[in-house]
Amino acid sequence: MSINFLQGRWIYKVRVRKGNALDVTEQELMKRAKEGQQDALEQIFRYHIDSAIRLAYLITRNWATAEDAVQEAFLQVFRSLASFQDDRPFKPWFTKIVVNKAKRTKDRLDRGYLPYDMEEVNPHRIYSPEEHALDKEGVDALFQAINELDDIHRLPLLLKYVSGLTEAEIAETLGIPASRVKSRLYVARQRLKKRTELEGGGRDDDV
DNA sequence: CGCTAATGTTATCGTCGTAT
DNA sequence: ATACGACGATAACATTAGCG
Repeated sequence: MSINFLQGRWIYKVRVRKGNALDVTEQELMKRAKEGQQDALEQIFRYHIDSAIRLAYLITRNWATAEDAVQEAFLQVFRSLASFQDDRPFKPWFTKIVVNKAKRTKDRLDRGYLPYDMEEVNPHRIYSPEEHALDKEGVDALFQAINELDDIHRLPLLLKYVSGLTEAEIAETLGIPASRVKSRLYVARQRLKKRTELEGGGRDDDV
């Protein structure tokens, strides 16, 4: 079976055509993908790629390796198509794969197997609609504060506000009870609020 | 407008680390 | 050994948003 649209730097070709709304459900597209319709899978990828890269970046803190992690995640999706249950939502399943790939990549970064450039220029700096509501300085300060959270509290926050997962989907993605997700989100928000208040002189940033 | 699901907040309890 | 505080998990309740 050919996977030519996944080869080379396809990821960039997909990105420039981003933003297409899906006109059929993801379950339907996954069903078609399982039947061998590559354009169905590509349509799903195109729909999710930006949020996937942003999520991977916020885990790895490195754009180049975020891209690698997402590309690996897409390959993993392709390899695992057969194991995907048709009645399950695609996004939590896919997000779980992205998180795992990004974590693995981050481990390699932390161990020094990969170069770590915190000052790199972001080649994918596309603010989400929410980000447009804030000035760049505010967004950077917010991401800085998020980055300083521990993984336990940061991940649920990223999955909710970057990937747009519901609490139930986050629970499924992370394999923890929904009540724990709720608690971690609350604690994370409290810490962010505290930090942004400290840094912003009491400015009331909504999270 | 009322119902329901999703989300946010709070109180309480358990666990773990640390100081004495 | 134990008292204490910090922190996280859980459950219950409150609030909000979406929908018919």
